[in-house]
Amino acid sequence: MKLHSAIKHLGSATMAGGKIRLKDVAERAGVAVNTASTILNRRPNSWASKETEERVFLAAKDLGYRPNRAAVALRSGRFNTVGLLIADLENPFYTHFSRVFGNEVSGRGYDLVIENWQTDLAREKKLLEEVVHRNVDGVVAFVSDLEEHRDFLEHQTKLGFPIVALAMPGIKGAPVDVVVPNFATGLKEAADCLHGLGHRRFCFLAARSEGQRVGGRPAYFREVIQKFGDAEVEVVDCGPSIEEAKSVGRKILEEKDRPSAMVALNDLTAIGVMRAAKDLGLNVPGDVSVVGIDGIPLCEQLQVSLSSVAQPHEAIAGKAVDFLMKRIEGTGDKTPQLAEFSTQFVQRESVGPVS
Amino acid sequence: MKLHSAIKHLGSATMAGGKIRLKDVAERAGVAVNTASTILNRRPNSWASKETEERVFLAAKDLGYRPNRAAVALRSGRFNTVGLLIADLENPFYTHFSRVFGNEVSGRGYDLVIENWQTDLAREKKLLEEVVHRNVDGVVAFVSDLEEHRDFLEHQTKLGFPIVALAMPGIKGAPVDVVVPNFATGLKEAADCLHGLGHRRFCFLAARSEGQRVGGRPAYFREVIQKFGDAEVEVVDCGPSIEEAKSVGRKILEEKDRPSAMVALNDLTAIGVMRAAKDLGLNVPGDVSVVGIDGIPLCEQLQVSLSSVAQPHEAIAGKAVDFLMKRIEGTGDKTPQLAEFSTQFVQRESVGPVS
DNA sequence: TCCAAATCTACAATCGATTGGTCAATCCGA
DNA sequence: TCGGATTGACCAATCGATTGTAGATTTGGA
Repeated sequence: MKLHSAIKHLGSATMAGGKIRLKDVAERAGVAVNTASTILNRRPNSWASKETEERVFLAAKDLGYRPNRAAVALRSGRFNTVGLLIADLENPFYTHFSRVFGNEVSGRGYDLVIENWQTDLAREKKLLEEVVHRNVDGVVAFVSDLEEHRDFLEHQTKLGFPIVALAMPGIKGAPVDVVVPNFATGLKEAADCLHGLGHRRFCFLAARSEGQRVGGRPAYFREVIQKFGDAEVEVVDCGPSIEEAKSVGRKILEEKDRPSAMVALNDLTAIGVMRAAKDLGLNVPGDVSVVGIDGIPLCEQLQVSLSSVAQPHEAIAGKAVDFLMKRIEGTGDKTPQLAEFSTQFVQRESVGPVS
Repeated sequence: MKLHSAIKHLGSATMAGGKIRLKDVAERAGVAVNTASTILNRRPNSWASKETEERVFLAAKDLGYRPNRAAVALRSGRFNTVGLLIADLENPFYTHFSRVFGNEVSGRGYDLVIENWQTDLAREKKLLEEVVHRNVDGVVAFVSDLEEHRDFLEHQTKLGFPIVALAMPGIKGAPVDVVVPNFATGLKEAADCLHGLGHRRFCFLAARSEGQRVGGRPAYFREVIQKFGDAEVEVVDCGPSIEEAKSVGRKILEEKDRPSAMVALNDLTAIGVMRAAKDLGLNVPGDVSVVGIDGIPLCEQLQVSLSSVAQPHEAIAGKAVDFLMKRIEGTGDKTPQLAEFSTQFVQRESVGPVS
């Protein structure tokens, strides 16, 4: 059965699916595939004559040629894509961060894959271990507890896979580059402000349990408050959702001797607390002052604008991209780096003097 | 120079980078690569003996083997990834949608790439045309104006690339599957409610200009209001950001004979309007009622909870995934399908009787 | 003893782009 | 007209997984 010639002919025709291969471009331009490849990729010793170049570019444009990314990835070992693992796609802090981050990476010619673990610890671990096997060259990941993932991160580092962790303060000897916000500065400012306004009884709403990227926020706040000598803070367990914050906040505010100021784990939960106050007929800040953490853009647009300990989103995102790109390009420092950014308290309507 | 043997030897050693290839697994298990491949992929005629299977699985596990996704993609022509193109990563409507959508696709074994055009028309067109060349098997895209992209969508359909559009009502003869929300139902309910509460002077905040997925919302609302015979609505141009809504809203509310009810293009801009009212010392809903569109989860958590014409997020996302998967798997209908979902008005605190 | 399942191995092609090496054609100047 | 550039074609290998075909080895049963 000598069907070879027939088969060959079919094989060399433009594919049915309409997918344009480099070969097709080369054929149309009347050059060899190597030539086409060399020209389209503008390789250094591009000896090709102007005329040939034009023919190739024209052919590529006419056919609407796009290199097959799977083939390029296989050959080059690069996907030109990075992964971003965030905690919660519905928390404006993370989405705002993602946006800034996305602009950064696309400016460097990379695509972005976003994955979120929906504030679910089990998912976090699973996703972190999966996302490195996606079509990505590197990963930036928010992690709730770096120690939890130390083994995995170490392993990836050994394999040479670039990972940057966005973690909470108090890390040492991390196996990967780490970027952390320093809440000490912002929380100190917040405490000073509130104390100055006469507040003495505080409540900090945060989970002692894991999974929320709490990272010493309550502990540090308590420390600062206790230094005043005349004030006290109660740390209350609370989940990460607005709903939980609302119901837990309500319980606390219903008490006879309720605190005069509430600090929430993040801005989203602070919104829940404000809503709880409203439901009880309490005024913010007249009856209770509320402070959030993160500094999401929404803060100042709320009916009662929310005071917040703001993280420098842009700086953190920028540094994370920087670290990651250095790793991907192999120009990173030998030892893992640590970058810390201070936070800043922004006072808005939700904070006022004790009545 | 007979270096072949030496080179061969180096070549067959486990790679320096630590990347595990199928070959490595096969070697460790003492089987041929075909056998390993067949077993790991659980192919139908998997004649392999239990014992061999175990050896292969064990070897794969020991080495931490993961198939090279570029190679699999090249060979199979599949990335096992879909793209989602949204308008704004910072609008809770889109992120909530993304989350639901993401859960759907990952349930079907696909990864998700999210891209957003940041309510920027030029970016929208560019991204839509780029995203199909990413590492994806198909794309679901929010489009502000389907006509704008008709040529491109038609072309992709011809090429057999699966695209599903999430558009605004009033489409006919679209070249791709389309899912649309029907705002007629929800807006009618909203209008009835407001009219019943005594409102006669309305303002609809929306851009006549493009880029905002307005899709006849103001026109339909005006139509409904005018049917009452005793009411009127002014449609005012306004950009998509909270800030713009706040400043435009402020101008309108400052007027002597301000409208008693404001309907905003979406929930986010409605929040801006409420803030504008607050800044002017006006009460919501005492002095002015406010209605948003989309039905984001945040609505009910605001200090003054926001009434909204809610889209059925889950249903829309589910249908979009459904359409896309059918196209990817080639089981889709020959002709493009259209799915429409009705919306529903949800009354909350931001709406009250005319004072 | 011999055939036939059962269980694999070996070899090769394929996906599409990249890249190095070799070789052919053309043109210019001497 | 010959020699060296210039320009680019052609062949082959590579990335890693998948898949088809052909053959090899064992085992059991008749």
